[in-house]
Amino acid sequence: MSETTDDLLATDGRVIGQRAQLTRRRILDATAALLREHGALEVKVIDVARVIDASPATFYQYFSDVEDAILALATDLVRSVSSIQEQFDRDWSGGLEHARTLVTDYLDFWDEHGPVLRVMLLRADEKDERFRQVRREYNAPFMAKMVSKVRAAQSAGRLAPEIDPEAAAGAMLAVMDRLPNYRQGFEKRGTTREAMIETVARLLYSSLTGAPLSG
Amino acid sequence: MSETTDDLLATDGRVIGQRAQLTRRRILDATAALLREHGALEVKVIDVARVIDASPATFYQYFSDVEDAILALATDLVRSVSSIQEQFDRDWSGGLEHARTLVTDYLDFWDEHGPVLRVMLLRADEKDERFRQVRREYNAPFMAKMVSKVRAAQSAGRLAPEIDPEAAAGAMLAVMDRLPNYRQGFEKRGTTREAMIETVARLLYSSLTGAPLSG
DNA sequence: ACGTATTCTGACGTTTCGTCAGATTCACGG
DNA sequence: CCGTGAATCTGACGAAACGTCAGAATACGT
Repeated sequence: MSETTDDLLATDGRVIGQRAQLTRRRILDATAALLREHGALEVKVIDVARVIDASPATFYQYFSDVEDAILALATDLVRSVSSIQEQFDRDWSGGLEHARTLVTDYLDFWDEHGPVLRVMLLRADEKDERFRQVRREYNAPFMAKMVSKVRAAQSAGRLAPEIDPEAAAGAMLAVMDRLPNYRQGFEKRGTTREAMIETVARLLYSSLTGAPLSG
Repeated sequence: MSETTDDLLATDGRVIGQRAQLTRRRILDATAALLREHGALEVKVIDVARVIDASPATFYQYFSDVEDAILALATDLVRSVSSIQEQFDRDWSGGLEHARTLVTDYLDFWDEHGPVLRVMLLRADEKDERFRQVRREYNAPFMAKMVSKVRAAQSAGRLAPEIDPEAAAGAMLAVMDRLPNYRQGFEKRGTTREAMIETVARLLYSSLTGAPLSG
């Protein structure tokens, strides 16, 4: 067994102390802020350095480039997403309540961390292995819980056997990962956040339990 | 009515001739190729220029930056996507056939143009107005057709009135726009392309017509 | 206060950006 | 076939960002 720790490292590999941890954190916060304000394509190392009032060289002590910093931000998110999926552990047979809570939480999460999540998905889709790894950790618990719900519904004869559990779970994840990005467009046409949550909750509920969409 | 043409323009506003159109096209092709090979974050003007064996200044005659070139690529795609949605005009009451064809075509489209589509969605999600405009043109026909199918199913009592037609249509679009990006992961775990198509077709069919997922 | 390890940065060579004046190429009339 | 003007392309350049490193500044234990 190789010795591993979760100590934070500088780019040269050394374990960093308290002062450095603070600097590292300020770099990450500044990166997240710039990512939100401008797009992923125009966050420059020099801008981050300017925001925290440090030399660009300081940035390079902790991250090899902006993408690397975003990867660290995404990695941090994995921890905080895990609490959302607790809703899957409840008994869904009673109705839509848990589905609604789940969708609401997921939407809130996207509202807060959209800029980072978008880059994570883009780079993972573009086959960057590091981001794929993070995406996997991020998706895996959701996928596992949804897949088992689908299988259960299939065993009970409420979902057709032609449905692939992984694909169905992935589809629901797709809905939750993309729909938040359409909120502004929806609202312009009169679809409220609540209507969106209700609809997604029903699609989720139906797809995972086999319940009809007719009411 | 102001005079408008669809002539191609250089960055200085002049209408361009045949030779220039060819150069412009070579720039776009090179950009698309680099986008596929590397990610969106690391396509440089100078790389595009090198590929077509031209000076960087030539690039700037037609596009203000790489993003601008990708926008042009995305705009071109709007034309070719419109043929896919013909499947919506058929009568779906007979079964899954048209849904399957639609999903298959959409997946093929993503396989071919994924790199450009990903940037379009990212930049639109990041609230860039130009990309939002393209995304709207790209989505609008699909949305309209799906919304009307949902409304029809609601009128017939096959879909609950609590379902928001726009949100439901958007959700299905979300599935089709994100699931292609998971194909590689799916296949590693034994979910074939065919199983994915079949599952998405069933979800689509169920969500738009109210048919049960139980088979 | 001193010595040492940690952290930060000024300074610099390199790469890319983005512009412009002038060179090159092309179409066409003579 | 040549000359001419319009269209297109590019060499050259200043500005900006990258990325590295030696040494300066800082914090910390004793």
